[in-house]
Amino acid sequence: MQLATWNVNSLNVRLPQVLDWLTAHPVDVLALQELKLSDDKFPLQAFTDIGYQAQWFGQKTYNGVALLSKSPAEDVVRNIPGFADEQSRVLCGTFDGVRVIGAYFPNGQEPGSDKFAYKMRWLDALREWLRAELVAHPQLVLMGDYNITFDDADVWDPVGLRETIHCTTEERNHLQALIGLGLTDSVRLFPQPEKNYSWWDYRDFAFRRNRGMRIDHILISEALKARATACEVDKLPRKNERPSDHAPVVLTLD
DNA sequence: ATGACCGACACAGTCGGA
Repeated sequence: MQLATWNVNSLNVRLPQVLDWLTAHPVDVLALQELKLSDDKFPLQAFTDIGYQAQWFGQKTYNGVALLSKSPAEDVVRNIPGFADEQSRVLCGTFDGVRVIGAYFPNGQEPGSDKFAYKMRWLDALREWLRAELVAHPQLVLMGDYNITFDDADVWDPVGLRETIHCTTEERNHLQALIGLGLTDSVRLFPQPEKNYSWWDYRDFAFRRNRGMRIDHILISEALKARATACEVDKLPRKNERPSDHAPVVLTLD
């Protein structure tokens, strides 16, 4: 079984690339973030044409998430139960017995801002929901654009970006609290290239210079950790014309 | 230091992204 996550930065623009990628990498579940389209604009037919089913939770202009899958989704949940949210950020379903949560974590913009405070509240709510979800579903994966780096190894310029957004101690403590629930960063289970990032700024030739951050993650429960055989970032789509600024991350399970 | 680049919305310039 293979699972993947990809922030596509507009599904309108990136649909051909998503279709190409899925054809070349027929994963069982692909979580998408930043659809930037309303539900009535979701291109369902394009995915059914290549053998995929879909769940989607869109929003005009901003946010929006989807789960594309070979098998049908069961027990679908939209956003974090009990956390009132105008923004479409979380989509959850069970696929072949695996509880899959696709999430687009808030950006936070700048420490001290209202958006940062929302990010912290959102992270609190996510953690408390996950705590219960893990009891009900031992085989669980949380994947998406976390907008948080684990540590300086995830940052191209840790000195220059010290305590800036995605790199603050407060955000990293929240990420460690998810680890504290019994989740594991699947990328770091396996040997990786040096400076292994998942996002690069569009500006200043950042991809060519590998000036990036690893902010897209796949966290897995103990039961899934026992099944994990590989996890890697696929940088190839970032080399396309009109690429997303994020690259897909792919997890392989036995 | 600032802006760079991109997408949406709208059709200019602003906002949000990260």
